[in-house]
Amino acid sequence: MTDERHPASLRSASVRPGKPGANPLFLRDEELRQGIEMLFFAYRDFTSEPDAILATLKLGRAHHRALYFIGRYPGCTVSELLDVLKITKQSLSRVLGQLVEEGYVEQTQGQRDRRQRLLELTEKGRSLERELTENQRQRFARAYREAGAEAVAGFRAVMLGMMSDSEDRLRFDGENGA
Amino acid sequence: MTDERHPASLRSASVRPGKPGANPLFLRDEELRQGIEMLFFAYRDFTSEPDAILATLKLGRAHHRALYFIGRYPGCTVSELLDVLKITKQSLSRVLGQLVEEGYVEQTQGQRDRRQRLLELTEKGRSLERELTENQRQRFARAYREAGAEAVAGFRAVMLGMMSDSEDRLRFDGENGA
DNA sequence: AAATTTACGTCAGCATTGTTGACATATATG
DNA sequence: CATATATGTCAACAATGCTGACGTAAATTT
Repeated sequence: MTDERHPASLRSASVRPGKPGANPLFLRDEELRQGIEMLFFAYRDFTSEPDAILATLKLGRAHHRALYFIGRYPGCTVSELLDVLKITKQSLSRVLGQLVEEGYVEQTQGQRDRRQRLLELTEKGRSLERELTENQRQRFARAYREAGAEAVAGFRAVMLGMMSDSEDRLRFDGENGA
Repeated sequence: MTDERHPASLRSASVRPGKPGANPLFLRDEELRQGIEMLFFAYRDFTSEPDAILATLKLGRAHHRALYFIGRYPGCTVSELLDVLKITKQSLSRVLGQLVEEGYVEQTQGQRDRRQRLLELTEKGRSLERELTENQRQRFARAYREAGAEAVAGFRAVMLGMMSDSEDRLRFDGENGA
């Protein structure tokens, strides 16, 4: 290291975040910025290990998302998946096409409405989804365990408040959380 | 809607997440999956408005990240920024090059080590960063206000637990949080 | 003083994943 | 029968990651 500072140098004396100064809003600003940064770091790390597994299969994060939600809502339609992911049908179509072609996902015609393609994971798909998501589950399990039940409730409340769409919030509106 | 179900149809009776069944781990699994999904939805919405602003300027999310952290740590080096973002120097170089060329960021030679390029926002850069981040700050402000101080502490504890790198956790280790 | 390492940059190519726009087909609905 | 809906497809483009190779200046080590 040429730099005499510690690796975590951005925290150290020579470089300080922001300008405390005489700003009366500093505490609030600092608190909000820490929230922004925590979300960034947490999400970055949350996705990194599944991404590494996916890369060995020549798949990407978008494939994980599709696998995840199809596994979560077996028999869901393409429209419903689009609504969850909030991407264009062309983007999803590409990803879904690959997953079907490689045998991770099966499509069956809707009985109620035969225009619909109902989506389900194959055994191969379930297996991959489990492998990918297991890492994220464990990350949450550890974080939840270390933080405690009260913290989990707080986390959930903040996350709900971050969502734009009340439809999305409703997915979690049970008295549950456990 | 051809589909007789409510728009939030993935929650309704016809399609249910998972298979409760006789699995004794169901509650835990459900709790962890809700965490995964909340993080996904929150992050998706957290980034969407800044992304829309960036698009009008022919910039992307990566530019926002760079602007954000340069604004946060004025005078930081390229290496430090790489360490925070955890991307390759080639990826950052492209983004940083554009930001410098378009007058959002200035580079000055390090005094201690003249190989270093110390990064700072110009007034134009500060202005854009403020505009982009303001949306995210307000989102946090609202979520924090609605959830309450105790929830914020819980949120922070869970987020810290999600991070892989203890160096990152140390960025938040003050007795603060406010 | 010479050798090596470090900080940073550059060029080239490639993959993933998002976008827009246009067009097609089958099915459902009024 | 007309129209709307669910889905798919082709094409092109942009942002943002990646790898690999190579280069230069400054600091550090031997």
